[in-house]
Amino acid sequence: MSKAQATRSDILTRAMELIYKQGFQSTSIDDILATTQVTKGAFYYHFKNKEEMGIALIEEAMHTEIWPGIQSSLSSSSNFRDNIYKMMDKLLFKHPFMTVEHGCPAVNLIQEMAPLNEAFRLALKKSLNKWERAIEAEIIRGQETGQLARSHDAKQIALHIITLYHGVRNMGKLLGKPYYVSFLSEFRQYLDSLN
Amino acid sequence: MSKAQATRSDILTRAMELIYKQGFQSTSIDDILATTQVTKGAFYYHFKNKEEMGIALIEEAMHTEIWPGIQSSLSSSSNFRDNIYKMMDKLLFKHPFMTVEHGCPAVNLIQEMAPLNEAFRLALKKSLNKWERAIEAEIIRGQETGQLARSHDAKQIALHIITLYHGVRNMGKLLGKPYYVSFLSEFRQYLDSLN
DNA sequence: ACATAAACATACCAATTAGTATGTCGCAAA
DNA sequence: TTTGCGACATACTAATTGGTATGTTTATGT
Repeated sequence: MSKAQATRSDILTRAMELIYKQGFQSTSIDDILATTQVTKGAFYYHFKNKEEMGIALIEEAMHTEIWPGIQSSLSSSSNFRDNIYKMMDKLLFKHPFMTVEHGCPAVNLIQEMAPLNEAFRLALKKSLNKWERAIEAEIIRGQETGQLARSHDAKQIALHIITLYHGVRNMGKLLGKPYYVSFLSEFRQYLDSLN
Repeated sequence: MSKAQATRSDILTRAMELIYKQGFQSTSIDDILATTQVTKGAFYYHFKNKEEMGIALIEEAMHTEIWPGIQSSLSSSSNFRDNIYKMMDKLLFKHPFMTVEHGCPAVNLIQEMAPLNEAFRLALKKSLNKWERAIEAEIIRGQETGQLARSHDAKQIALHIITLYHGVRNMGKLLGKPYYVSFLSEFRQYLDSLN
């Protein structure tokens, strides 16, 4: 990685941390610069403006931070229920920087920015779509291997699972980690109820 | 209502509209004043600072805006499933100022402010708790009238329903109104699956 | 070694922010 | 009628904001 690429990466990494905790609008560029070796000149060399940096954050940081954990869970065993459960468990409990109090950066950004900025909305939707199709594929795999009746709508279930994830990430901010635990057991029941 | 009370109410009403659409942190006091007849002196006469106004917003506006619709749905018929379904339908489709793109003000505030401000978190938790107990009571009513097995944990179901609401409000920002429709039909299925 | 552009660094700016200081005006009680 | 306070109104400030203008350094191909 060249020095310039490292600088760009530093900006995105630090921006991710701050935006995750404070939100996009409330994270100032000076905030990001203050805790990096990066100067304002460097920032505006790499990004046209704050918005473009936010889009880059979604497209790059999001895909490299969150996506790998999802992919490593899905298709890891032959039992599709176990895989989806493991994906949820990993997302909620095993992720290196996500905490219960601050939730999930993607969920937070959707909440904050989707109504305000169409470019954000589209980038976030694209990201969500990728996840949705991965879950959908896992469900279809379950149907093809006889674990789940073909009468189920795979896409609808996938969206339902993502909806649950969004919900629990938000509720966790009020109820704390214990709610994650009881949610997970209910989630297991939900998966088993699909027959 | 006295003139002073009307002024205070004007502030909270306009603040609610703006915070709902832009978030708490990104709504400035000048924003609120600009579209009201209220001046800065009046604002700071009624509220110590911006934070205290936010807390008042949660405790008052929230309870008077959202709560009535919930209460009128619950206990309206003898079928607890119909009542809970109606509550969800009313919240998603019938509310005077909530839109799909901006979601629900309570959900938004939890997302944004719960991790940043303990006073907000507690006020929001209290508000959520009220809702949770109302749903729980409806479920218990269902159990006592033989519509639902007593083996179910009413509180867990109530929290699950609220989690779903949070999730769908967030997902709606990406997927639009059609998702509300398909969610509602899935929600009906969920309620019927409780036996 | 040298030209040239990429990759920064510094200083600045106008607008916006939450909050304050200090005044004014009307009305109720004495 | 006067006094006093509730309910504002106006003008201001220091800090912060996103963004720009204009430099300087550093790498890189020739």
